[in-house]
Amino acid sequence: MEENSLGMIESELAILLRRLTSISTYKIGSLDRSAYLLLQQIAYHGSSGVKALSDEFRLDISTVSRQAAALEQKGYVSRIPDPLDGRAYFLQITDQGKTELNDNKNARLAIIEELLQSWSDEERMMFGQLMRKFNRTLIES
Amino acid sequence: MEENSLGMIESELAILLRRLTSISTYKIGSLDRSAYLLLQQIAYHGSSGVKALSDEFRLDISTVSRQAAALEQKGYVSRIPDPLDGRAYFLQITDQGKTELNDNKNARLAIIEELLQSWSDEERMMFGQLMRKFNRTLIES
DNA sequence: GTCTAGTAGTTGTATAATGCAATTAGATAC
DNA sequence: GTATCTAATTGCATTATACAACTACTAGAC
Repeated sequence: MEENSLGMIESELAILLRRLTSISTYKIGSLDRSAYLLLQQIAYHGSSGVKALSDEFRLDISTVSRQAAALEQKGYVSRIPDPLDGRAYFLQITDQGKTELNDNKNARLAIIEELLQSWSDEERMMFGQLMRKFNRTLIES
Repeated sequence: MEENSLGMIESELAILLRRLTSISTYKIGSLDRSAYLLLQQIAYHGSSGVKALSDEFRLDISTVSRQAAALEQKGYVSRIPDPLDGRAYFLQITDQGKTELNDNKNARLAIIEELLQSWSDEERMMFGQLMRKFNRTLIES
């Protein structure tokens, strides 16, 4: 095991990534991980183009383009042409998309709640905040 | 954004998974994520068979079998037949594997250190410990 | 205004990690 | 000893991804 905190973080991050991946791979509800993130981003941060989304998630534009097409095909997002740029458009979440996102979020929350049953409020708070801080750190890099 | 801690954890976990995946996908040093985890597990927890490793990481046996074959081919692990079971064997890390693992770990540590430059010792400790706790929770589920 | 360079998005192709199914060979139970 | 179970391998299909080529549009230089 690791003595120092950096070593521990490094090691636990690797394991976390491995375990989270295997959980979220066989998807939760009807939205896979990418679809869920995309929908969430659009829902919480407003409609957005493929380029912006691909930057946000550090994915290739082509990947996001396909994910967006899949979401559109399912009726969870719709495209609004960008009035200022004929090449671009905005992805906007539909009512159906909102419902789906909400259901999915609840399913995910239920899993987390179950997992963290025995955690104290303070531990939960700290964990959430430290992860948020870490995520912000990651995006700047 | 999320008000309550469970919501925050849920949300940040999804983002963390996304960002970590994209970092570790274009591999660090010469070991990809799976190879690194496998080597690490063998190095720190002693030699182990394919079955045990696949349980540990919740991967299909076939996946681990391929990863192990790749590591063996590179000379990072060797197989020791299980004297008690003719079907099974143990994977043991070689000296070359130890060197490789160590170099790789240092490269990863350097990245983490860079990212967490501005974090306090206490934050680092908390983050590491909470992740470890969460990882243990995950494996029991 | 027109030409050139740059950019948003799509689609084709390749790759890598994975799971599942079938198989082999050895172990265990009765 | 026969039937069942299990560790590992290998073949096959799927999925997420990146990269490259392409289209259509924009913006800047002149």
